[in-house]
Amino acid sequence: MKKTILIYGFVVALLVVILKVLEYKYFVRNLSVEIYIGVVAVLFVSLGIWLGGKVNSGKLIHQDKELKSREINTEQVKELGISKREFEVLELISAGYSNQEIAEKLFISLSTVKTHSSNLFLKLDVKRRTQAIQKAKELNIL
Amino acid sequence: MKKTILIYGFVVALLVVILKVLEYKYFVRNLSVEIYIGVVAVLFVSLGIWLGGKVNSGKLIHQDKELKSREINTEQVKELGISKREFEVLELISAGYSNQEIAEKLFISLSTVKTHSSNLFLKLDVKRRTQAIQKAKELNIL
DNA sequence: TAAGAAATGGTACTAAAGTATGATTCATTT
DNA sequence: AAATGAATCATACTTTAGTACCATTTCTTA
Repeated sequence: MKKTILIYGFVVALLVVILKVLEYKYFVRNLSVEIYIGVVAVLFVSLGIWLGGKVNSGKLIHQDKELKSREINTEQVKELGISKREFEVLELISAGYSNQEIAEKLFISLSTVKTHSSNLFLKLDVKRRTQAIQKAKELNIL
Repeated sequence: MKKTILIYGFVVALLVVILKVLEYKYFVRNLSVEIYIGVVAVLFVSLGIWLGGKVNSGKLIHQDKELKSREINTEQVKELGISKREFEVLELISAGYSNQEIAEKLFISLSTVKTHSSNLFLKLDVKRRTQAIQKAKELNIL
């Protein structure tokens, strides 16, 4: 950002110099005022567009998106009353694993996985694992 | 976008008029050249930033992000040999719908939905719908 | 027009997923 | 110490999902 400001100052100074030169030529050669105005307009509008692009895309948009999503995460999980184990199951479900595979990964029985996922669906207020994935992403907990 | 261009033209015209007026005053009252240049610079840079914001956020950035993902999208789908109907089923699967619900939404039988999803899984090289969702997002086709 | 892909549907079967209920263990909290 | 919540597991059952095969009907394209 500091770099942008420096470059901005430099470019403005440069343009002022260019303007001065043009100003001088105007008096000497009596150039058409329209051309003069046109050049000035194009130069400054270009500068503005470039500046606007730097400022808008580089800062505002990005930071907003990434900060918010990570904060809501853990809070939402607690609010919904989702336990650690249930959350782990949720992660594996959304990674595409079957209940049996999840059981093996977590070293628990298929029964337990079903219990966890069933409770999870209640807390997420969904009926299927695919809905759970969808909702979890909507709620930013995945 | 047409509106933006119209407004742009209008504002430029307006500024030209303002410049003319200033030009006139300059000859009459012999204003300082520096002030004149400053006013011109500020006006056009402002216009440029405003324009830049419009153009960049409205077009370039968005279209870039959306066009790219949309292009890879359709190309990938074609490369995998996924048909329109299969893709529709994929979308509904990832939205969390059951096969029965998908059948109702597309006005086809449960049988057909199963056929489509089964073929889809072959093409995506997955075994389950949750894996299909995962892979589809990895491949940027969803 | 004939060949082939796409879409549709049926039957039958297997495999997962999901629900309901009850029970045990363990750690934490009151 | 008693109560509570989390994690574990089992059994039994219902519902979805998924596979395999086969068949018919559009479309599209060579």
